[in-house]
Amino acid sequence: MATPSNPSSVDQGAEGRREEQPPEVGGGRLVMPEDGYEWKKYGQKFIRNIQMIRSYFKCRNNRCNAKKRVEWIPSNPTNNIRIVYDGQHSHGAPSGSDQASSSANQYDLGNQVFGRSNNEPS
DNA sequence: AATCTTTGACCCTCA
DNA sequence: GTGAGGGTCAAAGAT
Repeated sequence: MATPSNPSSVDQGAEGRREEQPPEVGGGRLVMPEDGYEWKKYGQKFIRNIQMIRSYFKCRNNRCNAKKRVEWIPSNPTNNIRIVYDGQHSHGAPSGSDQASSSANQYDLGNQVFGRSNNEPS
């Protein structure tokens, strides 16, 4: 458009932005709140503005332009996780779309912390 | 062998 | 016009 300054209305072009905050995550390990959909991580960056680590996830379906981003504090991830959904799903959840029982993709966010000096074999 | 994950670098936008 | 930050893509490695 005529590049309106648009200082007030900041619409990033993303629709249906949702903010979800899980009540609590289990124990010392950080896992991804399953939504019943499949996500693929395509990036991770530490945001200085908020001093939080931000992970970028995209819906596995090409038909689905839904995106999801997870933010957490490197010092206190278990108690400060923030999940933000961007876009909408254009296809139903994968078979067995039962968040309650679908423990499909559990991303170990704890594994992505910068402090990982080395992997530890079990 | 296929699939998924991770990291780095690059790009773009805004101030 | 420049700088900084944020966001995305690609490739490689690992399982």
